[in-house]
Amino acid sequence: MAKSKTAEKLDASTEEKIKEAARTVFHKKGFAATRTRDIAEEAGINLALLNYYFRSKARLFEIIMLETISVFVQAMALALNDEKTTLGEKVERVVTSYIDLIEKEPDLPIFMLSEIRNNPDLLLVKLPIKQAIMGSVFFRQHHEAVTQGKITEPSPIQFLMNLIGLIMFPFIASPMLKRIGDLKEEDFNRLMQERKRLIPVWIEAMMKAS
Amino acid sequence: MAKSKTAEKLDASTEEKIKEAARTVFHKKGFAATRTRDIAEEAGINLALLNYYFRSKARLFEIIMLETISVFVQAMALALNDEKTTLGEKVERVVTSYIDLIEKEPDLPIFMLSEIRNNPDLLLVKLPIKQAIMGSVFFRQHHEAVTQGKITEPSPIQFLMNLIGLIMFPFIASPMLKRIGDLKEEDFNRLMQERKRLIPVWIEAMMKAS
DNA sequence: AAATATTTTAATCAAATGATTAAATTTTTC
DNA sequence: GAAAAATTTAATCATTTGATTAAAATATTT
Repeated sequence: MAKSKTAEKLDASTEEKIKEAARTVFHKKGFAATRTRDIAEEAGINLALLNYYFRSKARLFEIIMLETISVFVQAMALALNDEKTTLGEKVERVVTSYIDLIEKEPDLPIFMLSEIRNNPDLLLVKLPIKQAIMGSVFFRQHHEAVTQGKITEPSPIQFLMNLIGLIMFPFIASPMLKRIGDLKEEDFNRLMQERKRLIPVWIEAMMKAS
Repeated sequence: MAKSKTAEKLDASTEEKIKEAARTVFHKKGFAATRTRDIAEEAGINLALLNYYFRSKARLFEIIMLETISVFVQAMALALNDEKTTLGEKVERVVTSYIDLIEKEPDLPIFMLSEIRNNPDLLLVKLPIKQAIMGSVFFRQHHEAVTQGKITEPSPIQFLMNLIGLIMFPFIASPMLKRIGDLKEEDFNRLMQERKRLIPVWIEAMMKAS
């Protein structure tokens, strides 16, 4: 009732509690499979309160989604735009920070990619993702390395696909991989930790091979 | 009404038409976001008929899902169990056949991986996926190559993650990649076709690098 | 502490959706 | 070609689910 005039005065902890619960449930089940009642229960509040704070499931989802993508892009953009690091160091940083991030929140990659597929325009138009990556120091350095013959594969998009794919795919496919390889949670995590060291080595070898 | 006694006599084309429509809609939207009415409309039949043939949305889904996973595993298992091909040739075949398959049905990977995540037990227990891959000729050859020092990375699971990830990830992330790289559908497809040649080269370089 | 503003909830609504039923239509059998 | 079986449909039910409302509870102000 007092929302529109005084949004800034509302207890932030309740609003944050709902958002936190929404993040958890949305990330785990995706938009379509999520019930607003699940979020309310997870947050320990009544269903009506959720709509009081966020008007609708769709609006709450959009807020969570934009924050989630933002975290992802930010982590990438920061590493890729450091003037002080070399190309190889950038790869190492991206690999390490993403593997640590995703190990803490394993649902993140498949959540993001599924929901982006369902609604690419809504979610990607709003973020300056293209500029943040294609205009980065990283891509300038990549281009220089190609010019100097240090890298034989000239497409930066191929580079990006390989880097992100090698990082994220195992997490996306983890239920299947655990089954195939008969891996416990800890076995799987050990493999992911090993990949922090391996992926930079692999990437370097790949980019000189084609 | 006459279903249970004479299932084998039902017109296969109608049943198949419904399954075909279900495949299309489920693959595109996933289980939770799919409405049985969407499937009926796609198939050009009435909603009740869908339940007459398949009893429920869940049962229809399970049939589609098992077939879909089966296609995937089969394609992999066939290539990996050929006694006549070398390790490198197997990689080439897997890469080529999967890229062609997925280019025809781009929703396949993310559909499979999302739904497996939602219900790993139901879907993976029923298929002898572990045995089909871990007991394959491919893995014997991989082990031999490691023993002979031709491959320095000893874990076949890391090998598998890299191979499948390099193939499937770009399709999973395609909406985002198209946006980042400013790629039209045809640009993207061209990159995927290039990867038929590139991935085997990359894989070889990687496996000798670590 | 009374008055006012803010926060929270229980109860309810309306639309969407999975499923059923009984009757109509078409096909097959004899 | 009449009877029986199989197929298809329109209409309807029951549950789920997103959203609203009006009132109760709590906090804040004066």
